[in-house]
Amino acid sequence: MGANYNTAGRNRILEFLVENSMRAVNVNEIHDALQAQGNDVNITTIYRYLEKLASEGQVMKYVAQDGLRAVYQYVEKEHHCTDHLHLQCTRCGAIIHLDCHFMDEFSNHVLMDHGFRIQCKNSIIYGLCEKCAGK
Amino acid sequence: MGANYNTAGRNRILEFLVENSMRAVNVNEIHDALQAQGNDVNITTIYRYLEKLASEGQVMKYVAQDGLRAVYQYVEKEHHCTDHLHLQCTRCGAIIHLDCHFMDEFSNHVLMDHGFRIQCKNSIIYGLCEKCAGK
DNA sequence: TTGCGTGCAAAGGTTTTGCATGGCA
DNA sequence: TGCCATGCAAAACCTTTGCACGCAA
Repeated sequence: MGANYNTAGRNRILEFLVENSMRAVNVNEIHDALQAQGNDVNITTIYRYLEKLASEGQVMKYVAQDGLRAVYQYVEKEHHCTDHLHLQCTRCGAIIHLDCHFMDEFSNHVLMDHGFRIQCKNSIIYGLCEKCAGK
Repeated sequence: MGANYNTAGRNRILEFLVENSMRAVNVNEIHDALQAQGNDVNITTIYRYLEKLASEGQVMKYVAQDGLRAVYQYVEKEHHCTDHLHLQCTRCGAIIHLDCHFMDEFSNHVLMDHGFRIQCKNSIIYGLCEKCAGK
């Protein structure tokens, strides 16, 4: 995995991810936000750090619904995000962890009745969250 | 929606999609396959026709698991693919339609317990199909 | 000092667009 | 004939890579 140097840029990136941990953000959002703060961090650096965080399980990496780019979301490692599916609101980007009893039923049904072994990594179900559906 | 002219290129593309309707294919696969048949069709044409078919609901459009490109799958319009989720095998590309009674239970649970209204369009769950899991 | 992190520029790959030409109906 | 479809080239985007320099430990 390699060492993990503590640098100003990385701290800014991680800060932004943590502040926005309820939703998935893309690389440009991060880049623009840091730039607006006057803390410009090269976009290559952002890509590289996100890749590292993703490999360490500190962020989830998905494809945005438009299919045009990747989005990332900070997660506590203890969330065990590889054990449950995720729902993403197409309007506000919020991500909901489907980490409830129903997840087992779902996996089992799919395995038993369809012979399919679900892999939560990268899987994503789109829709509208409560707030956005009300609008 | 516009007219739908009948051309040699479109017929070849549609033929290929129908022949491979059990799995999702990408643009290059189509391009290469037609080229191998000696029926070269410009890749731009393939993109444009697929976009048209997708807008008409004749193909489903997803993002491949690698997140690097789009994949397309032919579907009968009567399949009502906007009403159920889809499972994709990360190994062979096979797509399984989750159009069973369980789909309602799942939607309901997600709506009731998580306040989330599922939208099947573009959603995809990855995993391994029966055949590939056995290997 | 050592090796990781960063910035810059360039390249890679997929997809889109503009424009002139070709072809179906 | 009129409009749609096609091919080509170029552009637009997102993302990755190579390389030299900077910096944390």
